[in-house]
Amino acid sequence: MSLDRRSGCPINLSLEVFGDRWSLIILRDMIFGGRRHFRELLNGSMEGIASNILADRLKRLMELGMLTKADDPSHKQKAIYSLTEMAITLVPILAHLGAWGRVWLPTSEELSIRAELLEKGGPPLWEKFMDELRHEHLGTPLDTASGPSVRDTLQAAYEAVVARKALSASPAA
Amino acid sequence: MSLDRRSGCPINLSLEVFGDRWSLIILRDMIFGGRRHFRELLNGSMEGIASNILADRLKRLMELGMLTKADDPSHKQKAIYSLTEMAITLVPILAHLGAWGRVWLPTSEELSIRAELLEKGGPPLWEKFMDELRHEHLGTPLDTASGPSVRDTLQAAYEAVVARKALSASPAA
DNA sequence: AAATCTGATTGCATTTCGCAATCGGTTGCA
DNA sequence: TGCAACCGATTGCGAAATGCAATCAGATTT
Repeated sequence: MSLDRRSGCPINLSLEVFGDRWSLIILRDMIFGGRRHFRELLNGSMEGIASNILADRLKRLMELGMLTKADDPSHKQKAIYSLTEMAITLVPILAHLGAWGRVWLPTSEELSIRAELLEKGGPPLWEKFMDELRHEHLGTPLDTASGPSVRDTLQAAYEAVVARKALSASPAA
Repeated sequence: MSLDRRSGCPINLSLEVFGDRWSLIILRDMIFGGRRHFRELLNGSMEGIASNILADRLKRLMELGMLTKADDPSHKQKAIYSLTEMAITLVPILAHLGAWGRVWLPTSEELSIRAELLEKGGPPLWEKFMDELRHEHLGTPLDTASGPSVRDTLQAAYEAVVARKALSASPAA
């Protein structure tokens, strides 16, 4: 499967890669959710992707050079999916997309806290995150002095919001 | 027509708005091509959108608050479409998208020169451009000292590449 | 040996897409 | 006045994509 190439415009070609309802969702779950296996992506996505569509998109993203697949050494039937550099460099786009959606669309508070932190962190945070992703998925050494990982920081913020909301929903704890 | 709201995730909701093959193309042509009329969008888009899809997407983008429609006073049957602030703030996303596509996808040289300049100009250039779009579409005053418009600058660069390529294709001129 | 989990695949109904033809109304020009 | 061209769509239709549930064979766990 390759690009239709309706035109050589960069925006058009980008849309041919992930201008559908699921490709970017899958990449989002791999990038921000740390998911690497088929079942994790299948059950972990909030939006409930169907298994045939997930299989099709994984195949397509591999053919486009956004993902690679390898056998999980610990589990003969498990496949592990990895982001390529091409996919990792989507982080700034996802950050902008999240920031835009947070402003203009009816996002839920707990799910937009990550977008907010990512926006506030700006390009330096994105770079740190991309470096961590390269380490996870490409095996490159980490060169930024680290502290907690960006993904863990975002996840902790998400959980804090969820906890606070649960508390305020039943204040007589 | 409203959002499906598969989830309240900002990225998911953004994809529900323009996660299809045409919505962003239409907005691209309005933003970078300065197109305001149905026929301009229909014939001007390199990718060749069908008229029923164009009509559907214009309607949808209006319902989502990205566009408004008004009668063209000079032409009883002409409608003029305007970008809202919601659409104008897509400029940084389009800039990133173009930059990403230029790096990773087989873009054509003449069509990627705009993306390159837009990337090089960075946020200050994007702001100037957005200010010009607000002036065109929302009637707000221009507050940045201007010079040639960003759109004209990008268009001139595009034409220069086209001219150079035509020249090198027939060098015996 | 049975139950569960793995990454998928298949069948099928519904929806969306892409394309061409066409529509009623407006405009510009002879 | 006549008439072709243009305006923003709408309609019909075949092809493709989507969503959903059921199922698969092999590997692993119990």
